[in-house]
Amino acid sequence: MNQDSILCSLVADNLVSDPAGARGRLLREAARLFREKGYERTTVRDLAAAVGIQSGSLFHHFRTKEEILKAVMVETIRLNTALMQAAVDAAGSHRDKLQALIRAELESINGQTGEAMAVLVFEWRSLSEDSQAYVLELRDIYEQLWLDVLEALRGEGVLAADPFVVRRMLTGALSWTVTWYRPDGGLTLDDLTEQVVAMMGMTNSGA
Amino acid sequence: MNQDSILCSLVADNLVSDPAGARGRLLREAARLFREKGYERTTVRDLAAAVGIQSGSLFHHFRTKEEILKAVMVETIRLNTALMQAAVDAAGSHRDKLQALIRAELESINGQTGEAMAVLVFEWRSLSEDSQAYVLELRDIYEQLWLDVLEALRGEGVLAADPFVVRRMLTGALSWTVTWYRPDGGLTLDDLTEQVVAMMGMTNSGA
DNA sequence: GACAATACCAAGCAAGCGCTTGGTTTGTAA
DNA sequence: TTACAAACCAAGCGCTTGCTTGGTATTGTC
Repeated sequence: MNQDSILCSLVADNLVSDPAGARGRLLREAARLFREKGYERTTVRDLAAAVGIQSGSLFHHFRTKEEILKAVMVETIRLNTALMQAAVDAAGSHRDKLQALIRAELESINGQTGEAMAVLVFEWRSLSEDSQAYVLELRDIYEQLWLDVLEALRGEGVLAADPFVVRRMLTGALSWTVTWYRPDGGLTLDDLTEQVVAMMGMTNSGA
Repeated sequence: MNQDSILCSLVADNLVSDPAGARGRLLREAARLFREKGYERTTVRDLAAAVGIQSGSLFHHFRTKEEILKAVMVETIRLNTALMQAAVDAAGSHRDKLQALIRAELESINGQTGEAMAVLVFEWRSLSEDSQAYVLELRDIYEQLWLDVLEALRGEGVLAADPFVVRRMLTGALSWTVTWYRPDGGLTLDDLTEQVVAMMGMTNSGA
């Protein structure tokens, strides 16, 4: 189950917009602009111009500007949950599962969906309370993947700290890479993954 | 050299506004509002109302709204650099210095200056390029404190990963606590500090 | 008590915002 | 060819925004 086929099946189930379609293209441009200038500073005129239509025409596809933000976040979290699940399933030991999760999250933050992931982190407050509650439900599924693996490692004695705290710390550490990591800086995502594992005192030699 | 005396000496040097004065009170309220609603969503009318004056009167103290944001960031980073420096100087071994830095940063993020620190992280893009450049200069001094300690630990063989990467990861992990840590949740800042140290495989027993 | 300088108010301007409206083009299928 | 819906345009409304302006209290100093 590779990344493309996961995306395809989500598109087929109508859980994620086809990136080639009008809606998908708009959401990608929206993610780019929201990331670049922030949600509030991005006007509906900016969004419309980015896909070559008039600002009023946006409201044929979305009822409000906030609905666009919500769609960006919801589709991103759906896609990434599926990718994470696949990464966990493909790995063997719990240690490998953790490494796979770290690698996958770094990929989602610094790869194709990076702009949307950054929006998820930095534009959270711009989402209405109702939308926040909905996205939080989706996030819980995603987070449980991590906690299961971390708790297993804790049980094995490989991990000294509390799984819940560790996950929160990793969330921050990995999200933050979006502000400084550049793929052309002589450090690959695999290198970075290894650095994180090393930082946790869980290098390949051990455990 | 305790926290209050550090603050006092900065106020005396005019590097930080007196928290009791008009300007200091405005900056504190600004930090609170920027953190709560975001910079863009906070209007000059909100800011003025928070300190009990008319919106136009704000512009007697600051030339633009952005200047308020800049002042919040600059004064915060100045204060925290001084606090960090004191924390490092007071600690003995390099391991203790790292723990002191972690403890101090957690304190600055989740304590009195927490709102301003969150603004520094989440409202960065709202700062003009010129202001960004200025704040970045201040940040470099601050960051060097960390790198010196991490490089020493690396030299001692206690730290397996690259100091630069580790600092970036710690920045993200510690900053992120602002989104989830609550002092009344049965976890003190000292507990949290220990968790971070434990997560890095550097518990007290070792090194 | 005179006199600046500082701090503030009341009112409002110009620009930009999200969104609406009424009407036109485009794609699709009988 | 006709019928109809989806996609889009051109125009602009009502409101909010950061900021300005001209004037009035308040404060400190000699």
